[in-house]
Amino acid sequence: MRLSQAFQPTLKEVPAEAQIASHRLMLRAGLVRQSSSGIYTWLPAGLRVLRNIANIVRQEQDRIGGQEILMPTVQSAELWRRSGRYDAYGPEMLRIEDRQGRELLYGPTNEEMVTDLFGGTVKSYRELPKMLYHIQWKFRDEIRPRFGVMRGREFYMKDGYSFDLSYEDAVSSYYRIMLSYLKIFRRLGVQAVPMAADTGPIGGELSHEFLVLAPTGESEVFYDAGWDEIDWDSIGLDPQKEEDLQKLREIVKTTYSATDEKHDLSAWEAVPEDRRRGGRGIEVGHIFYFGTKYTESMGVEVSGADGAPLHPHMGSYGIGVSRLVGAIIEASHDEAGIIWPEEVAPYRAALLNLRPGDELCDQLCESIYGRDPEGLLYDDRSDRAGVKFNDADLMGHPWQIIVGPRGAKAGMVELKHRATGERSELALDEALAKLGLA
RNA sequence: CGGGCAGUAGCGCAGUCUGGUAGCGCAUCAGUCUGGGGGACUGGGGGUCGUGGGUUCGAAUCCCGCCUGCCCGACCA
Repeated sequence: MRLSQAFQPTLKEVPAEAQIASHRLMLRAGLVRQSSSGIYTWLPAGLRVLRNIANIVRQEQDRIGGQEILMPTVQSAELWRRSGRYDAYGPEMLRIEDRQGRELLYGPTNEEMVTDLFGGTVKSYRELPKMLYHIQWKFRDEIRPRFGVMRGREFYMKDGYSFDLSYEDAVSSYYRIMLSYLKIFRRLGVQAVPMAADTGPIGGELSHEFLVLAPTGESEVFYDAGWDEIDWDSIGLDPQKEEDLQKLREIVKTTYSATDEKHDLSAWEAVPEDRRRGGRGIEVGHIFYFGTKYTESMGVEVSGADGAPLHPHMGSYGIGVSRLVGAIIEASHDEAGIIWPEEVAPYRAALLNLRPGDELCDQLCESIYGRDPEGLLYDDRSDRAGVKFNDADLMGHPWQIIVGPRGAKAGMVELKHRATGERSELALDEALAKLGLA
């Protein structure tokens, strides 16, 4: 994309309403604009990040047998009355009436809908297990929206639902998802620690939330240093292998972690003092096993092997996709701006033409840009160099390819790594090779 | 929902106390120079002062209602 044509309005000054780093940076870098309290419009670069995150989630969910569907945002009150949650959910649920006077709601979550879908379709134990997920906008009428997209009222979320025949199978599904989540967060470039959690209005008995460690997090967290030290890639746990899921269960059981809500002082004191870690965390995911709660309340059964009907065991698994955009920035930024992890960056590199109009610079830039117009953000604006440097740092692409008249004469470009600040003068071919553009 | 604060140009703000018909910086447009970390100069455009009512010869300014946004707290992906 040519920056001269892009709809990416960067701001030199910070809008007064933004209090925390991620919110300020998202506004300044031109990722989002607020529409009303807790409701945002995503601009092109922000949308790219949102999609990158969603795609990583998708790939990893598919890898463990998830199947993507897309359920509607608007649901009928009738559905929620069947589970008994219509009244239980409270004012956080946005209720709507259509022109016929029918009661509708903007979905805050989809257990009822997916259970109904499943029940109407699956009739035999032979069709289990099933893992369905979708990535869809949700609405929860938060009492006090704040922190930009981190606590919006409208938010983009992946919610998955597992259906199993037995408690044992459901617990396997639960840990399979947990393993998948750990991988997802690693790919997103953040450290997220699973912590025992309350089940809230979703209900159930086995639940963990995933907290990204960041100083602005809303919860206080306590965990064993083991969570910092485990090298998941080299352990290589396979989500399809039952014994590996058992190993994960063992790690979870023996490596302490909890938010302040579930903090257990006696267990904490059993952790050696030099291994206790604390801090603040942002909740970016939450998984629940809730058994037959919905299949029973909504009357969903399948025939078992012996012909007798049984209620499938369910779990639900959420990842806050839009919140993650903010959370990643909270965990990865500096004074100058955002530092995007490789896989989520809106563009892999910014190409800075320090002297547009200079024949050599233009030529060199065009030849580089032509190699990947989709993946490069070409700053071809007629602004001065300082503006471009500052905007590139603000927008936070992993790499900057800097082309100026000095180097251009010699066929050299400069490569800057945003995260480390490291710069190197390279011959064009070398630079292209390093970025995989050769 | 309880407590606090704020709405004046795209953004950041002054002007409100003490009423006299709106201003600064940045951004933007035109031009000249400049050219490796938000450059300089010249000239221009842009505002029903959140909104409705009231007081007054006259309201951004005083009074009342409403709307919107933000911060602290109890709740959540």
